[in-house]
Amino acid sequence: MSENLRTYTTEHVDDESETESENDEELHCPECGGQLASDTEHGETVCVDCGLVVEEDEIDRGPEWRAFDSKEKDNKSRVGAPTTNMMHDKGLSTNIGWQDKDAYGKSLSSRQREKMQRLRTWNERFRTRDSKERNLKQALGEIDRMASALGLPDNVRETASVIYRRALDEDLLPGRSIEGVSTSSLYAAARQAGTPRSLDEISAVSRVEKDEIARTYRYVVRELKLEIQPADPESYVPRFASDLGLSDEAERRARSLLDTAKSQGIHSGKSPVGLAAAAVYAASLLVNEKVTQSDVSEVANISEVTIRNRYHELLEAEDGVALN
DNA sequence: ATGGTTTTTACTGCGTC
DNA sequence: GACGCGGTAAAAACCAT
Repeated sequence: MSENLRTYTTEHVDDESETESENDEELHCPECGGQLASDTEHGETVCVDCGLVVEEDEIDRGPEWRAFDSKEKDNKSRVGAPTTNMMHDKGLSTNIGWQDKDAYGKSLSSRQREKMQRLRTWNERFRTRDSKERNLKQALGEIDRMASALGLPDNVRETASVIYRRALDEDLLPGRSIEGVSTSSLYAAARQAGTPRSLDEISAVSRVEKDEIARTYRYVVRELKLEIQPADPESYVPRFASDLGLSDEAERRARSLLDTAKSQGIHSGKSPVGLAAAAVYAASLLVNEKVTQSDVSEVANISEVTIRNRYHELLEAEDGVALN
């Protein structure tokens, strides 16, 4: 399940020179006797010679320079990459000056000027292309991490990354955090795929506050003209039911309650989660597998009051249909 | 910002184990 | 007495305008 948590790496290309210097522990590979190196980025200890992963540990910390509070975020990520070995150019890329002067300060000939202009264009192209790549990698890693924390399937991650890519292409990023946008993409993707997660659940695994996610989400949806219907209450049912250990029968009842409610138009404007929770509760009563309201409210993250209100409405709707 | 709607919070009373 | 449940009023959150 947590296979893909490790996609965080930024490219380690050009500087082989200083990599292996810091670990002086005299450990050797059980396979080939080669030297071991700890790869802190992945939380692994690997053999330099044969690549055997000797110790694979614990916590995936993500890129270690990421910010954990907003101040830090401003210091670090907001302004772009910190200088780090994790990036192939240490975050320092070159620009070609705009003055048409040579190294001695003399003006260039017109032919030279044209040439420099072309170079500038291409340099810029490559540079931004590559910063987008890095940005993307970062975001996809983040999406992956959150998706697995929420138990969302691969296809959701796929859609999330597609959405993110589009956001990136449309230049929606400036002024917004990568975290925020990737979280929103995931949220949107989950809803589109019919396996919605509530904002609360999402924000629990994201490094971003709920408000920001909501804001960014709205923005992204609007700009990208994604059409996302309000979540279908039924899509929450299986999850709640299984969290509560209810039978399939109960689950079916819950569904049918929701169906009749929908046909009566009871559901519009109400929170889908609340409806689902109420249906599950009502169903548990109907099939004699009683669970308490507070149990339901806990797994659904909804207040008991809301469950009460909704489930009355659901039962009324059901009765109304039965009489006709 | 505003107003209307929904959800939450906090509190109370009732019946049952 | 604790627990599950129901109801209510006021506060808070949410959403469209």
